[in-house]
Amino acid sequence: MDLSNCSTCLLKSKAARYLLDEELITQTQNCVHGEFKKGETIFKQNALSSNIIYIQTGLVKLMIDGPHATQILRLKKAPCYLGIPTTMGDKINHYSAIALESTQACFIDIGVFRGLLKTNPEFSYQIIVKLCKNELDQFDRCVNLVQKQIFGRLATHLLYLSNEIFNSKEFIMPLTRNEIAQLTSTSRETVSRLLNVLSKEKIIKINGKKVQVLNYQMLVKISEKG
DNA sequence: GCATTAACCACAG
DNA sequence: CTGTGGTTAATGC
Repeated sequence: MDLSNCSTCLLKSKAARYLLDEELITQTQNCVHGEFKKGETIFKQNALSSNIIYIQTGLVKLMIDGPHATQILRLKKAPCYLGIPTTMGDKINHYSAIALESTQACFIDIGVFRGLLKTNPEFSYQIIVKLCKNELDQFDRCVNLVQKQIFGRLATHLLYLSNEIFNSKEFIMPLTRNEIAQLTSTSRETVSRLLNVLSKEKIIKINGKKVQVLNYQMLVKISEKG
């Protein structure tokens, strides 16, 4: 499959399915396809950005270097757009994007993307809906981080990985302990300890990178009670 | 006071 | 990169 031709790409975004043939051709002509290995940076905080990035396959972390520590803002799973807020909202990126696994991405020229938003209402509408959903997610994440204690925060994120990212009670943890800490806003040591506690309580099972949710109800309870 | 929570440090696999 | 133990500070009965 040719991933650099928008017209024939089978991994088109929901929004892009509303694009007309000639619009897809224009997009293809102003789009660069690239592949990123685990750990490679897709775009960087504080750098000038002139592209919207569409992720076809893979998993990405968005992170921001804060005044006190590095925060993982959220994970993003393909298919999705990256960098619409940071490219449209400012000249300079407010956060970085780094691949957590092998990732295929398309860099769409911002001028072309703007043009599509203006000429194709259905495309724009789909993009807005997506942006709104993202904002709601971020609000939820914000409250989760600010108001819950660490067990609650950790449980919520384990459920997020299980439900939203992998759709399975069993998955390979794509993050290091330190990255889990950056995601849940705590220390690496605390993550280690808490995962051990959850494991001893038979709520989850950990085998190296493999995580298995054993007592889903309990995990939900912990996540809710905080 | 005393208990709990969680960060920080150091050190060892 | 991880796990553990000791220490310490903040907060809440």
